Amino acid sequence: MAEPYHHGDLRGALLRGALQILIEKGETALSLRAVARQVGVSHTAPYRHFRDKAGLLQAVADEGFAAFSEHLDAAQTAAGPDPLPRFRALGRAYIDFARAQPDRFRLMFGREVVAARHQSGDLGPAGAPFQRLLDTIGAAQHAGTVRAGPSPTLALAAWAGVHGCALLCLDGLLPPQVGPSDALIDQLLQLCYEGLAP
Amino acid sequence: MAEPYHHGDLRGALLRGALQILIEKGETALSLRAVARQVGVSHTAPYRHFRDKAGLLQAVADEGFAAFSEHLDAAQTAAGPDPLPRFRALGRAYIDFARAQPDRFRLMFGREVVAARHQSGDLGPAGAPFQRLLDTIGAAQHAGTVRAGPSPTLALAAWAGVHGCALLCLDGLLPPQVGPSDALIDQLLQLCYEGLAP
DNA sequence: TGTACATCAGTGAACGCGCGTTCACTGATGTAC
DNA sequence: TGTACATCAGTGAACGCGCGTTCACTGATGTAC
Repeated sequence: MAEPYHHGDLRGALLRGALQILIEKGETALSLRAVARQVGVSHTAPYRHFRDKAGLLQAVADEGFAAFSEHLDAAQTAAGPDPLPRFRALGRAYIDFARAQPDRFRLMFGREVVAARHQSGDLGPAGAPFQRLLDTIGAAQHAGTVRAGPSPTLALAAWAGVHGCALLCLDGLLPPQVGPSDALIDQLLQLCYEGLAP
Repeated sequence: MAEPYHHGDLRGALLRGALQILIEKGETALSLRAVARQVGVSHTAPYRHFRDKAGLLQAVADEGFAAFSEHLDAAQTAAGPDPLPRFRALGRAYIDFARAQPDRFRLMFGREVVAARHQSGDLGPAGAPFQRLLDTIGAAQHAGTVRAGPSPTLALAAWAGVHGCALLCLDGLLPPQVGPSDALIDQLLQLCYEGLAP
């Protein structure tokens, strides 16, 4: 009944613990020691599974991107086959994810993690999510619901609008009386999209 | 010739020192002790001029916003009287500032500072800069170069696009082969603006 | 003009904190024979 | 089936660090008379 000496899945438990800290206490509270504490293990145990703190952070971010991809995927599936709804669902889901787990999102797109990803992986900016955006825009262009033009540029523009919208929400920069209301965000998305109309 | 015991303008010197650290070593290096060190003063001296660390940070941010306003102002003046060029100059200047002094920008629009500003000041989201955007959009609407509609919403949309673009640059999220090239950023701005066209 | 004194700016020692990382260790596991 | 041993996961003490903040202090300034 006491915890066995060997944990069985300490690596997984550490990742879950890190996520919980991220969600409950935020990015600043995410230290190696805090994660070990959260899991109930000595503060040196994580070194069996991660090279150092940056290694843990990167693994947390990797998991985050996997969850992010799934989230986007589900939203697009729910949106049906037409390119335009799929396109809009993508933006909507992006912002939803960021608002639901702000510190996780911030970690994923934060400087340190991004820099580490750049040198270690050969993935693009955000990897799979960006590829998904490219595909979605390509399909919408093909269907004539998004203007012609180099899709990477269009994709970056859309990304900037949606990413900016997410961060304005997270950082509390939207005017207080407005708040992060769903309707406002829909309007913002709408305007961003219209910039891409034919 | 030795430094006098009384500094004369320690408060100003601390603010300048803080800015220098921000520019040279980044946000993570900005501690009260580091600022005191930078200025060549004991590490408790800042307490004569700022309540605590948050007080210093807020003062640094205030100065940053003042510089930011001046920067935007100069860009708009240079853009001449027509609403549309003025509008575009604003976005361009916003991103220029962010790229020229990334950590200063990040501090200004960071969570802590924003939260502190929210409760202390009655200023809106970013205060003067946002007001400037509102005015600029209003004028462009009047001239018929930006679509009709509630200008706060349009302003937020434009802000989101530009802010997102700035942060994608700062966080290294633009694809490496592209980099923060001026031309790409102009294209992104262009697309954001077109979203607001009539 | 000169002196006493209040005021204020800056000092330096000290406290307590949490952090990342290392190291020699011990307890559990599983494999070879 | 049983025993020796290598391997591996987790421990706990320790190091050194920089931080924010407090406190009693000292040196300089300026004002009242």
